[in-house]
Amino acid sequence: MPSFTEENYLKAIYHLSDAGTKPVLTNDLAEAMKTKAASATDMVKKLALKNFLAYKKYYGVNLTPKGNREALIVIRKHRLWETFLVQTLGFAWDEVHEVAEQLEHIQSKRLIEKIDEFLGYPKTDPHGDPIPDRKGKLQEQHAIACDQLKEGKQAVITAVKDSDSSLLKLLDKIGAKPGKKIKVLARETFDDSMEALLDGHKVFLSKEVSKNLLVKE
Amino acid sequence: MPSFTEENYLKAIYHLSDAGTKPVLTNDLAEAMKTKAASATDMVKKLALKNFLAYKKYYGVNLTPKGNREALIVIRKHRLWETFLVQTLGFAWDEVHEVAEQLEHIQSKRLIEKIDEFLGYPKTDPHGDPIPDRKGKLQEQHAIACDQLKEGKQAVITAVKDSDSSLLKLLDKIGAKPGKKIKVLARETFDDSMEALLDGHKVFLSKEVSKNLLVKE
DNA sequence: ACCATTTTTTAGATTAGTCTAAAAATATAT
DNA sequence: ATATATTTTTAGACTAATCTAAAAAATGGT
Repeated sequence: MPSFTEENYLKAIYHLSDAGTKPVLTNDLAEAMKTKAASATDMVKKLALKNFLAYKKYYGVNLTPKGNREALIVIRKHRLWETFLVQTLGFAWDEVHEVAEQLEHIQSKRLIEKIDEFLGYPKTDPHGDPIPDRKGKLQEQHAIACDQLKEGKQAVITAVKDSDSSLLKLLDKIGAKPGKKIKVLARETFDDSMEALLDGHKVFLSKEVSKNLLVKE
Repeated sequence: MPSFTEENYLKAIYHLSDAGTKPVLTNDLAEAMKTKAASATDMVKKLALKNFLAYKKYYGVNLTPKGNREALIVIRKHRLWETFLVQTLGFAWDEVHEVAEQLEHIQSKRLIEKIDEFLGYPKTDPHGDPIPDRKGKLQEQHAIACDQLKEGKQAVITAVKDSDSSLLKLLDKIGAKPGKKIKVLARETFDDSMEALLDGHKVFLSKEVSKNLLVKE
């Protein structure tokens, strides 16, 4: 069993590698973990020794199948707990991340299966992110970031990339959440912002916001 | 905020001191924490420095009001999570202790208040132990161990002292749980066992079992 | 191709919690 | 009351995860 800290590193590597598609650099990993490059190197060496990572000095790391599975199990727990907090306990979607960061490390297969069952086997969490199954298999998303959407195109919001609370509060304000329809009306080349139609209302989306909004045409 | 380990020490000291009524000896604490006396001494010194404990060398420790409050808050979380696991997720009462040992350390006031609300503000956990309120105040129990009960006396089971899974399974088998009526029929002086009437059935209780069964006349 | 910059790794130290072995204090037994 | 046994504390060492500072490797510009 990986330690609390090891689990957090594996999860960060999974996210930084875009679901395992590219190697993760030491500095990026250190930044994501809010630590120093030297510490990241140490941990990477340890995780490589335990066969969670393929590590080549100076060239970054990749998750092994074992590491990938482990990361996805932690992500499954995180997303199930977030769903529980919002659906069952009535938390707002911008309040759940920190608590789920703790709950995801509870070691009990039985507990997470019971929570899954209690929630009725949800497919996505409150942010629209897919929940891996108990084997660590992930449903493909086929979504694109909203800033890639062509003008005049209609699409459905499927997920929000970042779990930052200030972003989620902003999205709440304009009524953007998974399931809502969105249509790009106009774009500004100056700052890459856009005007869009969301639920019949005109809204302005900055580049930062539209990049974090995943949609499906 | 005390660390994970510090919280476990405080909880152990609370239980070993019989709710703060007597000092706790280093060896007993070490045994309860499954560690060595030297480690217990180190931790006790640290907790005393942080004003959770009153410590006099070679004479054991007592919880300060601050330490008592902290211990009761951990115990509150433990018992609320146990109640949640049994009532909401359908765990058996002998399965919840280990998981609750982990969940009790989640740091989120909001979360535990929401769980409390969701459960309808229960007064006791599945083992009959009282749940401290959010200030760390505990309802008095006024219960005696079943082995103190006089022959012929009728009483109601209020709680089970130990959370050991094999004890709880045994109690399940004979149908002993909080709320059930019990009457002492006869005692054996040889082994301090007893025969009792439980829900219309005759049952035999060893000294070990009857000591762990709390009743109210 | 070489020098400067950036990134990564190594070396050595630090903290929390633990350990073993030895010393010190307390308790017990005659 | 004094020796013996028990309990507790101290001293010094270990592991996991971190840090700073310095060394080593890779990258980029001309």
